[in-house]
Amino acid sequence: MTGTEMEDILDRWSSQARKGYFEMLLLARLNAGRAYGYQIVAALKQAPGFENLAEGTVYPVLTRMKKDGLVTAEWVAEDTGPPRKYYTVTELGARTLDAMQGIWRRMDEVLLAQPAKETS
Amino acid sequence: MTGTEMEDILDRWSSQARKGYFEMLLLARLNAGRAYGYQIVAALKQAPGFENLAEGTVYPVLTRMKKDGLVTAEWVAEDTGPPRKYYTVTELGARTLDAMQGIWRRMDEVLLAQPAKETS
DNA sequence: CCAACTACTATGTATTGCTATATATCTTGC
DNA sequence: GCAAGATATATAGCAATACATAGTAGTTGG
Repeated sequence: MTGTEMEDILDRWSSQARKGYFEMLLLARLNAGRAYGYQIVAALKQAPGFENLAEGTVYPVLTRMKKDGLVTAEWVAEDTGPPRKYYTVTELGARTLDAMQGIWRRMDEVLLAQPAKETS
Repeated sequence: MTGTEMEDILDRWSSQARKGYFEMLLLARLNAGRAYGYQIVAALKQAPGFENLAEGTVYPVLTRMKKDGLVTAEWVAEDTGPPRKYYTVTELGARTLDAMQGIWRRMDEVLLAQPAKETS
């Protein structure tokens, strides 16, 4: 009976939790090798929790990251099919990713630090 | 030169990352032992990243968690000072926290799973 | 021409966190 | 007994942000 309730709560929660996480994930993905938008969307759709990821979600983030100088973009003509816009992480992007992961780790530590039970 | 830029980016980012995290942290804190709102605010203000935490942030979350059945609340008259409202995690709350932490872990794994570099 | 691929944008909705304020209780000083 | 301050809970309103939906537009290949 409470199973469905919990799913509703988790849906709302994970939607919020994804917000900060997604940008870091995207940056990490690009840090592992340059990629183009359509490719990223297709790949992430298979990751758990991102089944409904749409292009309208990814491209604005890519644009913002480029504006912030975290990535650079480059059009590449392909032998087959339309040209693709490849994104590559900059040095600032790599350092920023590193800092994000550091904050993420620290959050983990605070979460795991179980404070002593207060016995009234 | 890029140091300040990066801080701006990280500020915006961590503000988003906190959103989902905070609710889980609050639930974890209560899971370690019942507590009242003012106490939680005072304690969390000392945690890294929550220096500016305000009551107006915590109480709405507590109210929502109570409405969702994750916690119960109980007024307790104190020997000294005004009465306090203690929050206790319910069984649903404990299970929900467990599920949240599972999702959090899975996010971690996806983040750490470095996909093989695509060599064009 | 049509279908698939690729990039992008506009808009609506939901949510958060912060500020400010209101209310009630207890303690202290006088 | 009363005013002032500390403790404690709560809510309304605001600005900022992200996500999802849906739609546009261009290119290539059959």
